Amino acid sequence: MPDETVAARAPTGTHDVLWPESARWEHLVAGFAARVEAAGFGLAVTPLIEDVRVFRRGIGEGSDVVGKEMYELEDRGGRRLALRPEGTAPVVRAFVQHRPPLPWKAWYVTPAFRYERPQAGRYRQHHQLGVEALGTGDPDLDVEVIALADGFFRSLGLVGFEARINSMGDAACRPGYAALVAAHLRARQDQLCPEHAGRWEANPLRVLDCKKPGCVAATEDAPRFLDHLCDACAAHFARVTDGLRSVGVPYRLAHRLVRGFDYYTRTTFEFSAEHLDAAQNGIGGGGRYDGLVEQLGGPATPGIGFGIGVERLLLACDAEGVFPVDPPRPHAFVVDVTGGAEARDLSIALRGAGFRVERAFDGRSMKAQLKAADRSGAAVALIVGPDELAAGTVTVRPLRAGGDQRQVARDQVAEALRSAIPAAHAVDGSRRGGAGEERHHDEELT
RNA sequence: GUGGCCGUAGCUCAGUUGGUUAGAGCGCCAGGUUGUGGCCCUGGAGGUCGGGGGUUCAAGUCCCCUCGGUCACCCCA
Repeated sequence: MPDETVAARAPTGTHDVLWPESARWEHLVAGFAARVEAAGFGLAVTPLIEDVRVFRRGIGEGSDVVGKEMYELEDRGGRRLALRPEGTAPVVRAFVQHRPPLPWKAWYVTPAFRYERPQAGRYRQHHQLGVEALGTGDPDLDVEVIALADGFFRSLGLVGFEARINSMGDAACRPGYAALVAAHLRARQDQLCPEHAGRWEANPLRVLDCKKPGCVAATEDAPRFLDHLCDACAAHFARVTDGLRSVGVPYRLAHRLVRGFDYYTRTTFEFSAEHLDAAQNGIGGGGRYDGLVEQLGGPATPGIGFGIGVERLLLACDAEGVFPVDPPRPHAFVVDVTGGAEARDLSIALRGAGFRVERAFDGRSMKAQLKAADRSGAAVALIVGPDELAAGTVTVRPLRAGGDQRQVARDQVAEALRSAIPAAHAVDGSRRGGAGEERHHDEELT
């Protein structure tokens, strides 16, 4: 049957973010940018598409994300490309390509694509905020990065979340530990869940992450990586936990925390929100990836980073009732019942002077325009009728605060506006959880 | 990818054992008030009943398929 109309609907698992919800996004990104830039991270914008090998080699052929969930495509030139399923590999690829001076610290905000069945807090296109720091293996950097995520969450007003950390060791100690776990599992094969019963040998550490009762029981008293780290990894981890305690970032050791990407080494961590359903409660995660740069063809360079899921973070905020939406409102709404030319000229002039100004179109009635002005949330209405037009004046009518309306000369409207706008209107974002820098109206005018 | 539940105006929903022109609230537009928003009153616009096929004299109501949403598993942000 022929499709006669375009399917006006976002593809499965994708979604639109429109006003006023998008105001939260703006604020979230601005707040994140302010915090990470204060810590020396600079914005990195890299292509949405990459050679598939960037992800295959970086994330790992065996991971679910690469094996089953990547959006892959071939362009007209026969190149094998993939839509990024995560944010780290592309940034590291850019690092390898450009070799900026070390240490190099970058942040990003990006869509990420994974072909999975959507459900609450899980999308085929979701969005991530993240940072990557390359060029130093100093454990103090691990502390900084974890503290950055923790501080960002707290800046939104979130309290019901927890940082769980673990160490994945390195090339020196991971094989030995994996062998220990494998030996442990071999004696308990019959307890494993159906999924892992047949494939625990390929990657024994994955079993630690399984939430099925059987696997949980089988691994309950499994050897812990923290007890089997090599001296260097153990010292690194100790420095990280010391640092977290010193700077006051609460954390919990998570012996079973095994992240899904192959590139992680040493410190790994996840932030989980307690008010979200257990299935999708991860609001952020990351870790150290000291071998990734080499994997992508660069010189041996340590690195660490994290990604935060925007949609899930917002869900967590909703669950706690924090980070409310408070979109910017117009300072003034021009009501013109003389044809619209006055509204046109006045609103454009006032915007040029730094005010947020709205107006109505299509020559609607004064009542309709004032109604629109009220709904817009504008602090004042600037009314131009035949009388004002003749007198060269504008009626300034407060809509939110008290006080009487008054007429002022056209060339004094800006001045009158300044004094007529209540503080609540003049400060952009003062009631939005404090995540962003606050832009004061007065500063915009200078 | 597997399974459960759901799909009626922009939104939230009602639609009696299948039976005349499919309803409400909110929102939107207009009027009541030929210069004044919020409250109130009146009226109006707006619906392929997700889509397709089938059963029937008759389908929003039943059946099949399909698309979409949602929840769980898997995995992750």
